[in-house]
Amino acid sequence: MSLFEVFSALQQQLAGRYPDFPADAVQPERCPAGMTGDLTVNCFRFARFAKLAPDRMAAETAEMLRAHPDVEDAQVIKAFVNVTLRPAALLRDTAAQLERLLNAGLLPVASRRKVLIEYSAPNTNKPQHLGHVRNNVLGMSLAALLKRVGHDVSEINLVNDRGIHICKSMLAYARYGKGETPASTGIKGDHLVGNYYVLFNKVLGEELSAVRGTHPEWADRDDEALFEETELGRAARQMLRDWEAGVPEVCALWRKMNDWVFEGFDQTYRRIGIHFDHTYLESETYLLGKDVIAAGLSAGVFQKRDDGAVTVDLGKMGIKVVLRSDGTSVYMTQDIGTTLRKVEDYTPEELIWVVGDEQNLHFQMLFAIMKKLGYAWADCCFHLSYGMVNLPTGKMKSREGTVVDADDLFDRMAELASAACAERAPETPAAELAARGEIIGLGALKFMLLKFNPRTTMLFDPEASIRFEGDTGPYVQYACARIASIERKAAEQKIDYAPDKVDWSLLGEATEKKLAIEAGFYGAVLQLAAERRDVSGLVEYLLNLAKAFNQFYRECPVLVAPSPELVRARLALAAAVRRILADGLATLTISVPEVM
RNA sequence: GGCCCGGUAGCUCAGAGGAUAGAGCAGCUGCCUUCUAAGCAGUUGGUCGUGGGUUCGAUUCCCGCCCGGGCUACCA
Repeated sequence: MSLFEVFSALQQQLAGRYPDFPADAVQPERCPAGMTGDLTVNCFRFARFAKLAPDRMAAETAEMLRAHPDVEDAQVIKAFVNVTLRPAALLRDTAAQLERLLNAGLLPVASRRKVLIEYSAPNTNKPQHLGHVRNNVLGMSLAALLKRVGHDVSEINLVNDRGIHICKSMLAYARYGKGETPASTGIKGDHLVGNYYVLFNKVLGEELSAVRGTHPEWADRDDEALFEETELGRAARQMLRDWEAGVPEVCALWRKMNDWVFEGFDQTYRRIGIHFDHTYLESETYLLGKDVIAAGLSAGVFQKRDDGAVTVDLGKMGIKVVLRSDGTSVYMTQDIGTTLRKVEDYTPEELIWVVGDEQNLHFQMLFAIMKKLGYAWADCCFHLSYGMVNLPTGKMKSREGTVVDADDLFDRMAELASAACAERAPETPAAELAARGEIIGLGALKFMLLKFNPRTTMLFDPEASIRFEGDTGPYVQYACARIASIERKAAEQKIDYAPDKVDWSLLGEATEKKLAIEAGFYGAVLQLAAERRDVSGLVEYLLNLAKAFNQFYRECPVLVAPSPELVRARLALAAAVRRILADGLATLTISVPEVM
């Protein structure tokens, strides 16, 4: 059902005339720049349902449209019908009914679902970097979008807090830490632990070189293969065994260092605006899944191999081991177990995992296994797969220290933004500058990360990416701030521009109509983005709406418009646009400063 | 080798069976005594990797090839 009365009417007429005409065939689009018209109907798309040649369909459609009182003109070009609406009708169906427009994004109650989304999933051996930030921002914005269209969404984190990589930083700290703490050094906990992870790898590198020197015959073996040939590697492996055996000193060290990291993560999450409904710890879930394997084995879903390993035949994807020959679990076992735990805890109708694309196959396999095990929700699992973030210098590698640290990046963005604010408004108090810098800087970063299609391997060029002009978050925030400023002045002048006090038919300028039309697409954009589980369409839309506003702002003075009636009408239009822009940004988890 | 993803303007990226392929940045030209110039307007720049096929119509769909990335563990 179109927002526009004309097109709903057209849909009904066509459906009445042609029995096979689909319910949502009429989809008005924006009329391309340079063409005369406000909206356009592409008759190529539905001519076949009426069994008409496209040009005949267009002629008939145009005729119907011309007969409607809302239509000023309808021109046929090929099989497109370009429709010019009377301003009163155009505005009546869009900006004049702001609440309806904002609610157009909501799904019918029957299609709202209980959704569980898992993202972030950091390791507790190092601080988060830009790659994690992309994950976090994708996860939190998708959660916000799904909530925005009416779903019941729970956000969860699954922290990888155990394993050999955790023991690496623990071991380095135990040997070289001299008892230092975040408090004694003033270093944020996750960074302090991360420093020891880097130190471990440095020392390990030296030992590996030494081993290679004394054993030339191992030259072709990689670091992984030589890990246990080093003293440090063996010690780390022993530490993992001790941890699993519950050796008190090891467990105490593990607990202490994890607490430091969690404190650091909390700060980072708070700053970016994430709140998880629950955080699962791998140390508490890694043994899950084994019982399911046993059940699946007796049900014939899994097979026991001669060597004792349990496998599952996934056809084209191959044979996957789900239990080692020694009876211990692999990653897949754990993921099966934690998935079942999540379903038990939340009874979701849909499950989403935000995880990098290197795990595409893993998730295809996981979902296939769930389906084989007969779970009804197995068809409602979705892996939101995203590409890596590369730097101009190449890939980011934690071990080699070539990462863009999340906290540093936030600082840098906020500093640059507040410096830009200070330049524009030097009188502003420092605290206010800092607050604005935080909103604008973080907004710019989030917006930049969300502008890309998740699957693309994106390039982060610090010089080029840290910008506040052009296709950026601040561009959209700036449009909001401009409108807010106009609204403040209107309030001072006590101008009443409540929608019912406004003569909307006065808004007939090209930029006014274009702005109202763009605003009218908001609900459809939200729904499409939610359906695709991809917010990048919303990002694109907000840029277009902000751009349409800036053009309007240039060409149509609001407060100094020729007549008081026009002032009110333009004010009401601008105010409606600000609500939409702010709503859209909020759906991307980006806030808006009052002043820029 | 097999599977998956990508190759669109100098750069970073949109688009998608339909009307002349878009945006931002970079380059060049204009616009602040006018509601905030983080802005607006104009302009330069493209055989949409390549060869076939399907179609009234392909950059978009299908097949082959080339290039880049990922995955292909009893790692997580």
